[in-house]
Amino acid sequence: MASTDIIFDTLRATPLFESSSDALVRKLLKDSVSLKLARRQILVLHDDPAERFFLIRTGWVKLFRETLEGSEAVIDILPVGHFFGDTAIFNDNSYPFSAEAAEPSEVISLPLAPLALEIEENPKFALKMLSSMARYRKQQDLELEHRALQNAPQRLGCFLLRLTRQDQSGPVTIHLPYDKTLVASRLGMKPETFSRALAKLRADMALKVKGSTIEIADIQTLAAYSCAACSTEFPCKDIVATKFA
Amino acid sequence: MASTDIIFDTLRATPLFESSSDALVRKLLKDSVSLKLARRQILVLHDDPAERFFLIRTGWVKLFRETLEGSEAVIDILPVGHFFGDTAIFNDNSYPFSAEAAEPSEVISLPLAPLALEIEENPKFALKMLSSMARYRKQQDLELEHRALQNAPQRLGCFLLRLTRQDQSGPVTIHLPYDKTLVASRLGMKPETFSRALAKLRADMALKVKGSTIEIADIQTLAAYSCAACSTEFPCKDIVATKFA
DNA sequence: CGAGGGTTTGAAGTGCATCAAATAGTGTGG
DNA sequence: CCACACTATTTGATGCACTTCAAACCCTCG
Repeated sequence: MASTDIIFDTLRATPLFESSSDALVRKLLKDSVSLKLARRQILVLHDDPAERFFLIRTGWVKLFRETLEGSEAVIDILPVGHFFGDTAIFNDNSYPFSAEAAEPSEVISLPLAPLALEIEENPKFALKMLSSMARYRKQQDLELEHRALQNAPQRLGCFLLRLTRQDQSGPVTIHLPYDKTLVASRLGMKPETFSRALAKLRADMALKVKGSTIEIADIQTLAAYSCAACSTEFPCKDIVATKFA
Repeated sequence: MASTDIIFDTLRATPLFESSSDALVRKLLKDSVSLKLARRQILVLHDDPAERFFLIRTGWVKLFRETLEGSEAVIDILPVGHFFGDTAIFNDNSYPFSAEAAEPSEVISLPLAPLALEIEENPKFALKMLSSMARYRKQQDLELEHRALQNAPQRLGCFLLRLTRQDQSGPVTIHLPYDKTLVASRLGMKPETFSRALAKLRADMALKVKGSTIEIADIQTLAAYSCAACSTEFPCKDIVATKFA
């Protein structure tokens, strides 16, 4: 079946599974389902019993938690190629967050059970899992730091920088990967604050903004401003999940 | 040697090593050093090359990062029985934070290299490592949520609650585990804010405060106040690292 | 007893949130 | 291709929470 082939290739192309046993990939595949999600469609709920995990094929998925009173904290917004829900294995088989499609998306739903087996039996796989977990941990530590030490415009600047190839200097043009309201929530601020932060960068850092297209006059200048309140020195790419990992 | 015996027992009593190979414990032991740290003594520096990891035997160790400008973000304050520095394995062998003794402490310094080996060779051990990592991840997610959704008095209330056995109701007396300034930084607030937050809880929640001894009139009342802005329902013990884990 | 750090208190400032309203954009049916 | 409806984004005015700065207090320990 064509769709199965695609899933197979997608899995195999993923670092996590590139060195895992064929048996595992086959088992996952046999019980895989591809799901189309409408924008805002909810996929899993915080604390729900978890039997499946997910791989994003197209679109973006927002992970979040919310209180009884309705305020929500965005944990992460994941791009194509990323997994989520896999950590439920270590969480009494329940999801540690809710997940919804940030825009029309396609995800592959995979059974959790074979994962647990593979971890116990294939040290290489466990190691992969460990390093992906460690990468995530590092990222969260950084996020916590950003929230503590950077103000809104700096956080935004930092976010923009991570959308660029940070090795170049001159002017660079980027596109926001999803809408501004969502970027705002990803950065832990209100849309209004986001808008004002962007306005400030436009004024002070010579940014040109047109819709969701942004031209940064000089990366180094922006970095000097944003990274002043960060413990990591500037070229800090790869730390954050924006591309296929 | 007596000291070696103590270290051996300490290691073996630790969940992480209870099921690891004797070979590993022996290797770790052979190259172990016990260190006494004065209050504020720095043990490792962020980004330093890492060849060792540490187990806390007495005292408290503060993990933090700081910017060039001198502001610092406290990542965690670890109690007796906790490890740190082990994740350097997954971080190009460099520490992802700085660490200093929050008060006079004793730590055991252990070589990192045998750990890496054991992870590859002992699936059980890798699994332990994974679940400890997952626990940490969950904790960090919660921390991020707290910072986003709870105000200062609520965060403090939540912190106090986690120092109690949350199953009881009546009045409970607790002691702050380290000084107020440090608790403040752990909760991401200034000492002044901490002081005012405590004053507010004293007034609104019928807390009695005498130095670092605090009597909570009623746990449920405090929980209703603090946990309103949290996605986790009340008895939320075990989530946070305050006791031996 | 006196020095020094930890803690509290007061006064003032800052940054972000909130509320409200205007404006820009997007997709739809006609 | 246009007008409408709906949503996203911006802008202004105001409020609140936490920080900052300054000073007093207090507690411990030599």
